[in-house]
Amino acid sequence: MRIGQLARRSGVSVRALRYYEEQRLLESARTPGGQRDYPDEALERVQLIQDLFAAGLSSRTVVELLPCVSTGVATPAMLDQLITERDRIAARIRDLNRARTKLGRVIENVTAASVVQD
Amino acid sequence: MRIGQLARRSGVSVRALRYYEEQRLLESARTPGGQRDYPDEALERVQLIQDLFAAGLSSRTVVELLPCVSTGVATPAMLDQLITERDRIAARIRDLNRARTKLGRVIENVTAASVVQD
DNA sequence: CTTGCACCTCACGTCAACGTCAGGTCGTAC
DNA sequence: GTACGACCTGACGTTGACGTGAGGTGCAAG
Repeated sequence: MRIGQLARRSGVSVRALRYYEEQRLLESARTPGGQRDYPDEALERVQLIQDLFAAGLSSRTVVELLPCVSTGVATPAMLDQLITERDRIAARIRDLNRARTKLGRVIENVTAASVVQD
Repeated sequence: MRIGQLARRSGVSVRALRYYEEQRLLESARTPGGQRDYPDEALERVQLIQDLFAAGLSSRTVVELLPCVSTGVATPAMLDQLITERDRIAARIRDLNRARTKLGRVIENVTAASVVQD
């Protein structure tokens, strides 16, 4: 599978895929002509990377954690980092819930005011 | 209240406070000598700004929404934007929950594997 | 009056995850 | 053999929320 097709299937840009390779997040075989050739599993890999990015992990963190995420084997240090990241995400979720609640109240306020105006 | 004290009380940097002013998120009176002088309400304001930033809103969005957040009065367009942002936050929370669950499973996996090794 | 910390205004630097452009190559269909 | 889209490698540009000096001023204390 070539890079354009992987890009379309995964929904990320060609540039992003090359960036992932540069960051050692994703490998590729090469055709004799030098073009990237991905196996089918690359699709899952890319989706996993996207999930971790979406969770706010940096590429440095992802490259450190990807091995144990895909193999299930981790050193104590990696386990620590996994837990740290999970807790960071949980904290972020709490922040977002606070903000959402706050915005929700503002919306109620505003809506109520406009109802009064009707 | 001067900028250093506001910074310490709110937990944001002096630079950030000046940046907020530059972005029209925060006003300040000036002493005859040209130094910023904040009223006590500035503290809540800064915390509100931080909450909205933490929720992933840009300073442009915040500057558009701050008036109705503090006054409770909004145009229909502002209400739309409020709802859009709230929904965006909700979607982000769903993403984060997915990622957290995923990491949680990885942690379980890894932990189980090490238990087996014991 | 001078020490010295807090404050001021530019204005360039940073960092991550790509976007974008230049200039050249691959591969396959005609 | 040529047309042409997909691909290649640099390498510079972008964006947001500040960080970080440089060089100068405000102000309360001794």
